[in-house]
Amino acid sequence: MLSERVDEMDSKTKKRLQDKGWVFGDAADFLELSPEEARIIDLKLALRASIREERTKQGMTQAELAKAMGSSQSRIARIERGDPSASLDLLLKALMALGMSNKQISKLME
Amino acid sequence: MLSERVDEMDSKTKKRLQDKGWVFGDAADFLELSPEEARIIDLKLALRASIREERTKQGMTQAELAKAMGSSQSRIARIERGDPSASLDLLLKALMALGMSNKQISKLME
DNA sequence: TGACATTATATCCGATTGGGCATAATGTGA
DNA sequence: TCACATTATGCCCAATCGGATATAATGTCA
Repeated sequence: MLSERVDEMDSKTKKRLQDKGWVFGDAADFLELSPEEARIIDLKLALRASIREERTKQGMTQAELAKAMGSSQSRIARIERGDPSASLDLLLKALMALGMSNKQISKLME
Repeated sequence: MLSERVDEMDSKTKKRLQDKGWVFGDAADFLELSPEEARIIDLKLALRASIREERTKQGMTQAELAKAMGSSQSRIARIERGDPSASLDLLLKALMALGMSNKQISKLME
């Protein structure tokens, strides 16, 4: 599940994110991460993809989403780029601000 | 759903948590919270209840769970007590350390 | 009741998080 | 190509988070 998503990325993006600390392949094989931490990273990858998807589908700019959820454009950009310094709290907040129900959100996490 | 859980609490506990920042009733009616923030608090309440439930069901002490997830007993106590300063990341990490699958966890969030 | 186990609180402090701002990079339409 | 919109990055700093430790409170069982 993670691997397909990664394959969709151009390699430049991939490298940048790796430099930022993200792990590809299956995050589990990154030795300094506990299995729980690896699973959470995978989760975040799925959620951030959904954020961009939903936002653009709604014809919304990053700045608009930021305003809707009391954040800043730069933070949205970072979230969508995959900056690991984005909490699950913030990711869920974004999905909620995009109008998603708990059920829809939980579906993304299965 | 939130209200039942709250009703189970003795009023002393309730007051303590309120002093700590938690909101009861439906978190939505607390005016300084955005709807998204309120929804996240509700989510956290559900998750922390599940943590205690699962942990005790497995006959595990807070200290043991803490060790299993690289945290401390005091933090687990705070999580279960409802300290709002517990991120979703940490709550999910705990649920994962308790052996729950993504599917089971997402079920808790619906 | 008393020893022991478990859970709750207080406090400290380093690390992480996230908004704000500036600016660069990229995209887009005329 | 040029103006304008959008997105990406770098930097700063306040606020939050979370582990660690100590200690208090509560629970349990003989």
